[in-house]
Amino acid sequence: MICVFSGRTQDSGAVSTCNYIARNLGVRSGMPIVLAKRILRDDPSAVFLAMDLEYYQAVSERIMEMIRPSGQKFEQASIDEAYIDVTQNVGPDFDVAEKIGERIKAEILSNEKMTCSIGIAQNKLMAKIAVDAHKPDGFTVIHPGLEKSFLNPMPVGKLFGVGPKTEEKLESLGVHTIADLASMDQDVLSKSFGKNLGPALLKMANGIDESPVAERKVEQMSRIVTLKNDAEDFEFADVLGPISLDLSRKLADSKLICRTVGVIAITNELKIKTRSKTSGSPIQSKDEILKAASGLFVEMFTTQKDAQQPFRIRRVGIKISDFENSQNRSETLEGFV
DNA sequence: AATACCGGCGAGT
DNA sequence: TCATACTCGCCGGTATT
Repeated sequence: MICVFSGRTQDSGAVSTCNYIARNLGVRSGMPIVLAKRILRDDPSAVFLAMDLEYYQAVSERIMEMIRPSGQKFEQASIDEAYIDVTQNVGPDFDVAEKIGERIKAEILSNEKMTCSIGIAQNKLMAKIAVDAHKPDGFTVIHPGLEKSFLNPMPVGKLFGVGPKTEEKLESLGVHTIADLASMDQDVLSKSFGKNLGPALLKMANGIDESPVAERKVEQMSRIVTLKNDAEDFEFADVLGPISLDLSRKLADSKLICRTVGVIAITNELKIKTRSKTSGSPIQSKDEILKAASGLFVEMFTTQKDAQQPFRIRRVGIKISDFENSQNRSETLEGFV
């Protein structure tokens, strides 16, 4: 089990992820560590390790750089997932794509001693469906023309972006399988899920995804911590100082400035509260971030008092966004001086 | 009427 | 005393122009 220990008590915190042996015994991501330990109390082989995000990030970067040249376009989708567009290497069949996939698996195994799962299909949506079909160490190909027969019997929750809430809403409309969804009326879906998501659901159910494989820019950075105890207030400098410093360093490392600072509070009832503010001038330093965040928390507390719904805070965080290249900025400024 | 901003929510690793 | 740390994206409301 890979755990995030929140530091409140010995075992407070959550399981971030776990291996397939533990999953088969009922351990899940997000589960309280205490619960996982209860499930595995008679299992001497169970190991609980603290998450080391920086280490995973470093391994991830090595692997991403290694596999990036495997196709024409590359898109890192998360710390452990990427899409590679190999359209130009591939004829009507996927023989060549399969060769590329096998080579990627072999490279990762020999260089990092890790297995991975590969999914090959006509678009990103179907590639994701494919890769999810066989894990771990899987290799799944959905040949052109077979998309719908692959999708049809699956529960709608298998679609990327359809989580518990959306699934529940679909169930209430009598939609269980992806085939059910594909036969729905677009207007009905639009009414329930909005102008964008409604039609998008229908397209997904039919295996249609036109989105290109494209590099992603970092759009936000955030840091969040758990307070030692739930409280109505907290020491800004003590709690926000270190995470402000962290964020300012990350900004500097990527040669960025930001224009928007936001704060996040998670209450004792696990409700999420946010405040954010976009500044006219660039924000870069630890002190600028800390000052902006402190102001936002003050505002959150005062508006909350007026609402006479007192809450206590469990976790607090800072989020920065609206990035610009700091290099370009200083050059532009010099031009004015 | 379009656009920008804001807070909440949902989803994913 | 059960409930992490991140990231991305959409929705609807309101402010701004």
